[in-house]
Formats: sequence, structure tokens, C-alpha cells
Amino acid sequence: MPELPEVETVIKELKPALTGKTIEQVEVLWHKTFRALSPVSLSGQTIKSIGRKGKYIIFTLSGGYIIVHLRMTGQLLFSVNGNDRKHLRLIFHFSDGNKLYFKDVRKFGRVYYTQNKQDILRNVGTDALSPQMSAERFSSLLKSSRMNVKAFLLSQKFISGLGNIYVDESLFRAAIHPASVAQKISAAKGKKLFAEIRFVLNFAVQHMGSTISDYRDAFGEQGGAQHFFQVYQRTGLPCFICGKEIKKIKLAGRGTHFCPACQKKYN
DNA sequence: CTAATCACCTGAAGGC
DNA sequence: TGCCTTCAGGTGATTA
Repeated sequence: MPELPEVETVIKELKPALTGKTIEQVEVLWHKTFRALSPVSLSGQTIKSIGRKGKYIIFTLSGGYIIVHLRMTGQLLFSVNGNDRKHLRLIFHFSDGNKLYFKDVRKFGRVYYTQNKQDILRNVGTDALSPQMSAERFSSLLKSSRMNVKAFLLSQKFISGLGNIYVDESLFRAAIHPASVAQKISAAKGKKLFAEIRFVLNFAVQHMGSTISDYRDAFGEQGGAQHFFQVYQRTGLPCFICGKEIKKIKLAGRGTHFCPACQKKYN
């Protein structure tokens, strides 16, 4: 499911719901979902704050961190699960009776418990919406890489939070062909791309993320940003700018949507 | 360093 | 109806 806007939506909802609550017990229903890197007990710990880096959700506890990655189909649902146990992988039980449910059809999602955030976040670059990531910084990262720009943006080590949908949408808006070589993109174009990344992500956050099939927010609601896609899943449909057909190719192992007429290749 | 392919999993959709 | 293939908001390991 989720890229930065979906994760941001979930944590914005969880902050008021969970901050200050005390964990009574963590119930693991699928063993591979949960990995403890710390022997300290989770029971009795309080949630001090909730944040994220890229697509990683970070719960800061009184004595450690819970870090959640939803991968493709993970969902964090706050006390809205009813009696549906299907695809339920883990349950946080709180001392006030509330529960946080982790559901995950494909079982790729992970819940880590650690004393050191860097155990998990070591290879995650600066968040795309962080003030630490500027147009200048982004441009210089682009210049440093010989990867194609699609792979560059999907890799989380340079800039984190983008996934397949928002990479395709950002490259379309910046009029850059996804197979362009990162370092062949001019500094001016790089800054344009960064501005479009910010626009696309902020727009999607305002619309509570995108729901393709599985994504739901912390209250089980769908997002709305999918109604505004320009290229993603629009293969064969007319480009909104020039009217030519949107094409789909495989790049960096992922389905990649673009307009061959509007998006220029730099290499 | 970069690219491509698997692996991890389940379910939906399309072809025959 | 059923079988088979392909594909999916991600990422990490392995192989050229």
C-alpha cells in the first residue's frame, strides 16, 4: 500500500489516539511480523510520541522504539476492527482497553522493537518532506548518481518516502522521462523535479493518501488522491496535456507509467 | 557502482 | 467452473 502520504495520514490520526497510552501486551498472531531486537519487556511502556521517517512509522516509548513498516498491504487500525480477524497479524493491547490492530494480507509488513532506531533506519535517507531536504541538496544528490532517475527515486537511501505511484506522478509533472540518467538532469531541472515531488506528496497528504485496493487509514477509511492520478494506471489513456497515449514499461523492476511525448529523456 | 532477478506472500483479474 | 499466468502502494539479498 503505502508511500509517504499514506503513512503520514496514519500517523496524524494515531498521534491524538495513542500518545500517552500504556501498552499492556503485544499479541503476535503471525510470528514473522514481529521482531524484537531488545530483551526489555514492552508491557507497561508508555507511548511518548509518534513520528515517521520515509515510510517507517516510529513510536517512541518510555524505554525504546517500536518501528512499523506497512510494506505492500499492511494496515494499522485503531480500535475499529470489529470482529474481523482475517489477515490480522498483531494486536497492541492498551491498559485503557483500546487496541491497535496490525492487518496485512501479504505478510510483508514488519513491526520491530529496538533500543536504537538506527538498527532499522540506518540506510534510510532524509525524508522527502523534511526541512533538511532542500532543492539544492536534492539536486546535488541527483548529480552524484548514475542510476536511472526512476530507480534513484525509488531507492530510499537518497531521499525517502517516495514509492511507485508518486515517482511516476512526479516525473510526469516535471516532464522527465523515467529512464533518464540521474546525473544527466540539469540543476534547474533537478530543482523543478524536487518542487513537483513536494507538490505531489503534499497534495496526496491533503487528500488522505491514495487507495488502490488495500490502503485504509487508522480509522478504516479510504484515501482520495487516486482520483487525481495523471499517469499511474492510465496505460493507453490520453495524456491530459498532449492527448497521446500513456505508455507502461518495466523499469527498476516496477511497472512505470509515462507520456513518451511530454517527458524528455536525459542521457 | 548499477542493473536485473528472486524471494517473501496472498488475492484479484484476465486468458483459455 | 476451473486452471494457469500475471500483476500488485516494498525492500533486501544475490547474482552478473
